[in-house]
Amino acid sequence: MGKLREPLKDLAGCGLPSALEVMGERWSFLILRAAFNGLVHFEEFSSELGIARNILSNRLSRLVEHGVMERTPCAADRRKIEYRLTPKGHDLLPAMLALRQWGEKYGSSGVSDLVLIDAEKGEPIAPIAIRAADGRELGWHDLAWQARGSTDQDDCC
Amino acid sequence: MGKLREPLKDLAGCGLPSALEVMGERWSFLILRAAFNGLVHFEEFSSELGIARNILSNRLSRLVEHGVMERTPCAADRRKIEYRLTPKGHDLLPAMLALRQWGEKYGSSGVSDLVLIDAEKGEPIAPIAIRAADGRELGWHDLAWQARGSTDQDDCC
DNA sequence: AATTACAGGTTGCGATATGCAACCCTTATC
DNA sequence: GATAAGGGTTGCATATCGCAACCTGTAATT
Repeated sequence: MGKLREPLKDLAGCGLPSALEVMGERWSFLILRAAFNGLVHFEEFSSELGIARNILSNRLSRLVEHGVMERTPCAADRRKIEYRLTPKGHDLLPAMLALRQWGEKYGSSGVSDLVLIDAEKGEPIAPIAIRAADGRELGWHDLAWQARGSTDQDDCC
Repeated sequence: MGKLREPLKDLAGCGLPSALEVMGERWSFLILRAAFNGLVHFEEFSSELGIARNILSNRLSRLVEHGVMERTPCAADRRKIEYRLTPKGHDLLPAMLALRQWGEKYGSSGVSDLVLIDAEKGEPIAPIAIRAADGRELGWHDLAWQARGSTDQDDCC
């Protein structure tokens, strides 16, 4: 059984607060989902999500500020602007899918009739899980904290 | 290359909104993190997170309502109440870690000096990733949507 | 038994964030 | 030049957040 407690009480040493600073606001994840689905224009997000325009404007700016999306005026029609995911944005896919799978597992809305499949083999993907380096699936009790570069287990607080 | 677009525009068929309904508010994930770290009492959450008491009260009630945490009066000292994660709550760990790993990868705060390790082997865990049934790691472009129980690829919108 | 302290809240009030509708500015299209 | 489309901004009403003070029921102290 792993050491349950994360020794440091401060939130500073944890990536969660910085992740939430970007993605923790209402609509951020839904905008992300829409972007993954290929939406790029302000009006698309607006009509698709039903989000208020001022909030959408605010969120898009924020996502761009934080490097999750990229804002590029469209060369062909200079009224149009394209919002696209950056690599940093693409890296949110596991987190989004994990959240989504959880929501689907427990959500009130009946299971979606769509499944994500591995396009190469045509089989549904595995549920997102915590895995050891060798691929074994791990639960919370299989985990422990370790100081980086150390071999010693901490035993703090 | 996968079919990029998720055909249905409605959010109903997607677990993300229902997940966000529970976990999408400010503090929800930080409370979850604290709970994973073994905190159980109101005052612990309050002092640890620095969250306002009324909001904490509200969030805990909400998490209990949604079955993520469980509220049990303490038999030994009946002033005390224990808030513990349910199995549904424990199932949020992959999502939380994915978010956290993302925040640590890109966050402004320097990398934490703590690493999660597989307690059995003592090695750091693998980054949370999307995997095929056979364990291959997949990116967004390796994915496609498929109607449940069908072999046919949809090609909508 | 009375007093104090502790755990877990609730209440009021000001500060933010959100949602809605209307308006604005720039760039196409006719 | 008139009109419309895309991408916003502005004003105002409402909901949520954060802080401090207060309340309630249960130990612990005297």
